[in-house]
This record gives sequence, structure tokens and C-alpha cells, in this order.
Amino acid sequence: MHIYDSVEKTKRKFIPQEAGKVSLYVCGPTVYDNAHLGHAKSALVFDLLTRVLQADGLDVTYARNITDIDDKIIKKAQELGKDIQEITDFYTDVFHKEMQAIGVRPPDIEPKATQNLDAMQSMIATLIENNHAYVTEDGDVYFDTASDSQYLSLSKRFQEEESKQERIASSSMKKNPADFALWKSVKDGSVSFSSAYGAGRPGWHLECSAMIEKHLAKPNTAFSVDIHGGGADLLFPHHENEAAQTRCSSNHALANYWMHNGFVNINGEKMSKSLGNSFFLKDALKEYDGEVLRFYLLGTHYRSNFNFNTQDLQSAKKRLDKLYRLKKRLFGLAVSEEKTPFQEQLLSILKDDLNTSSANALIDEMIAKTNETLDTPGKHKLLKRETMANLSFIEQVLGFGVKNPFEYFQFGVDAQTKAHLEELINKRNLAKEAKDFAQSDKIREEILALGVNLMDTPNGTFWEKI
RNA sequence: GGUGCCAUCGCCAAGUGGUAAGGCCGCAGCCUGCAAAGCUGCUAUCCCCAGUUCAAAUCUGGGUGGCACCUCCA
Repeated sequence: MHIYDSVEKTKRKFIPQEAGKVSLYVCGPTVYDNAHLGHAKSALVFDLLTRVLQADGLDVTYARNITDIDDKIIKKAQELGKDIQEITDFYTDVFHKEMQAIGVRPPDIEPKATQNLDAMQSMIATLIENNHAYVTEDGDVYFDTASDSQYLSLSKRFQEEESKQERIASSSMKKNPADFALWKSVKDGSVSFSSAYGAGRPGWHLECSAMIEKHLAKPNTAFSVDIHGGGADLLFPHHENEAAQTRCSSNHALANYWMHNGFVNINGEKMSKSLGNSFFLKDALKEYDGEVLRFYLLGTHYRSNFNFNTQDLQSAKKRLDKLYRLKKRLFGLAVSEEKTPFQEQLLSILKDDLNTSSANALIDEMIAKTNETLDTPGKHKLLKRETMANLSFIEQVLGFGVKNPFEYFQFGVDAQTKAHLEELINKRNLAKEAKDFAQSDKIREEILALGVNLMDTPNGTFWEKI
């Protein structure tokens, strides 16, 4: 396995700290709103990573957190007049369902910030003890960036300029504008937790470091985790600060490999909360099968920026359709698990920093070759068995083609329409048998007007929602 | 202003020193009652200029044009 390390800025051979085992931590969502395509992209990338590592025989422990305490959540709760937990439970549930819809498997560990305050407080205590953090008169606790000689080594920035660039009126209590909060005191009686420094809430960056130490890190290792992942925008300041906290409170560095996925843009613009141009997963899932979204979002290399548009989505769907048509063709055959050269090739392509684009090319070539042979006379028993094995491998590693192929082509068609279609198809087949082609073509036009394509095959007439 | 990324066929997109994958669209053909699907064939020298090299889309320098981070963000 080779992974592009976004801190070293080079592709590195992946060597886990403990032979055969991988620990992976990815920054998860703050649950106060619906997930958008960017959340989907990030979750998909690391879902794929775990699948590839597992296919390569590694035992992966994957943790992705849920941030369920945050100013934005509190704000939302206040706006809606609801309890915080009502908000976070609701959006956590939505997130889980949407992830399932796009084939993202649940992480092994999904720690919540509210359930790990003990770990955060003990990390704060250690940082203060080590003189890497200080308490202000207000009861805030800040990380002392000047105390960490390696601060900014991750994002490779320069301290002086950062200070100059400070745009927010800095708290007079901070020693240095770059210092960031580990604990923010709360005095107005809103949501808070008790601590040795008074009531307050944990800082944004602390949560990840603390939960990694608690759930993934092992004693006497050079790094807390093998791989740390997240969106490209998290490198600074989030990951920089996480790394500082961990290195200054423990005897190991945070991560051996850093992976950052590129962004999903809409019409060439970054999708973001402040720009208000988010494309929510829940809306996309109304119009497209979750697997189409998965296929589309994974079609481009994970590090590249991704420009979302419906034309490209359609073209991705057509590509996935071909995989499903082959599945239709082989429907009902026994699943095979045998090893084939194709699988080795596919895995080796994916092991090269998740080259999904090349993987798709290989799959398309396999599909075309298989179809070509199936078009010739013969039983093709061996080919069929190998193809079944290949398709199963594609499902397992890439999560493509996991559905019933007939149902896949019926996405968004209700039961009533299905019954109507069956009726029309029967009528058309009768007309065809009677060689009344004018009538059968007329019915086909009628069906096409419903957005449904017909295909006459030796095994009968099938329909597909376009 | 600082830091970094990117620029490959009409569109999407691999390839990062050895002579341009794949998909969508398009055209032609096979198959089909006709279609659809499937298959076959056809379609780019890689933003510009200079350099290094036997050899460059791939390295170096200089342009031009996009984008991101530096503020909550996946």
C-alpha cells in the first residue's frame, strides 16, 4: 500500500506500526445540520481506504468521531427551542442513515465528544502540568503555542506571519494571538460542564486528540495512530493544533501518515456553510440512488477537488449502469469467491493511493471483455464463474454493484407505476406476437414518455428507469 | 500580503522521464421486425515560451490562467 502523505507531500509506502494492524482516525461531522456532499466525499474516501486495507489482509481499527458539543449546536438548539441532545441525536441518526445509503460502513469506534470529557480534561491537566497550557483569570485554558518548538510543522507556516494575520480581536488574556482554547469558561449559565477551572466547554481541537489517545493510542509507540484523515481544510488549524496537543501531552506524535481529501465544489465554488451553496445529501438521495452518488464521488482521485454537476453525475450513472447490466446478465448464478488475476490487478491499482479512476478503467475493460465473450455462442462456464467472483470482489472493495440489479434500475418508481408498466409491457408483447409492430411501437413510445426504457432480450422484456 | 495546489480530446478523468488508460457525447458497422442493450471500429501529443536529457504531458526556469488555506468548515 502506498499513501500520499499530505504533510510530507509525497507518496510513501505504508508500514503500520504494529505488523498486520492499522489504526485510522478521521474527523467526523458536527451534528447540527444535514450532511452535504462534502461530508459524503470524506466519509466515502476513508470507507474505501478501510476496505482496501482490509482486502490487503490488514486488521483495521477505524474511529470517526461525532462532535456533539459545539457553539453552533447550541445556537441551533436555541433557535429551535429544543434540547441540545434532541438536535444532536436527530442529526446523528440522519447522518448514519445517509452514510448507509451511500454504502459507507460504520466505523469500528464512533466516539462522541460529550462522552469523552474525562479524556479531554485529563489532557488539559497534563498540558498545564507540562507548561504547555495556561489558565487565565477568566477561567479559560489556552494552549501555549510558543512552548511548542514544533508548532506549525504540520502546515509549514510561519509564526510571525500568523500573528500578523490575526484578524479576530484577540482576547487580552492570551499570551500569543496564535494560542488556541482548550477550555472556554461559560459564565452565562448556558450549556457547560464542570472542570477544575470552573464551568465551561472544551475547545474544538481538543476533542479529537483526547479521543484518539483514549480509544486508539497504545503505549510505547511513536505515533498515536497510523493514519489520520480528514478534509483538506482541516490541515490548518485543526490538525496542526491536534498534533501540538498530542505531542505536548504524551510521549508520541499524533499520526504517522496524514491523508486529506479534496473538496466538493458546486459550479466551481467551494461548498460551504457561509456561502450557503451546500448541496445536501438528503436532496441528492431523493433523485439518485445512493450508490450512483458513491460511484460518482469516488470516480475522481480523492485528493483532487471535485466539481459537482448533474451532467457529470448522469454520465457516472451511465457508467455504473453497465456494471449492473452485466449483473443482470449473470443474475441468479452462484456467487464465487475464487481468486482471479483481475482481482489482484484491481487491488494493486487501489493500493496505489486509492487510484479509483484507474480502477474504473480496469472494471470497464473487464465488463466489455466479458460481454464480448458472452455474446458468442457457448456456455462459458469458467468465464461466468470468474466474473461472478470479480463482481463480488468489486462489491467488497469498492462497494459498487451491491444491489439487486433489477431493483437498481427501478429507482424512484412507485408500485403503482410498476404495475402499470407490467400491464403495458404485456400488451406490447401481445402486439409483437401478432406482428402488429405499429401498435407495439406505440406502446413503447408511451412507456418511454414515462421515462422508462425497454429492452427485448432472449429472456424477456426488461425495463429500466432512465 | 503569506503558504500551497492545479492546467491532458466537446465534457469527466488516469498517467509524474520511455513515447497519451477509461467513461460520457458523436460518427460508422454488427445484432434487432424496428429499437434499446451489448459488441467492433474511428476521434487529443498533454496552457504558452525557454532549458536539461538519447528520450518530457511527466524534470528545471519564466509566463498566463484557475483554485484552496491563512476565519466555522469534510
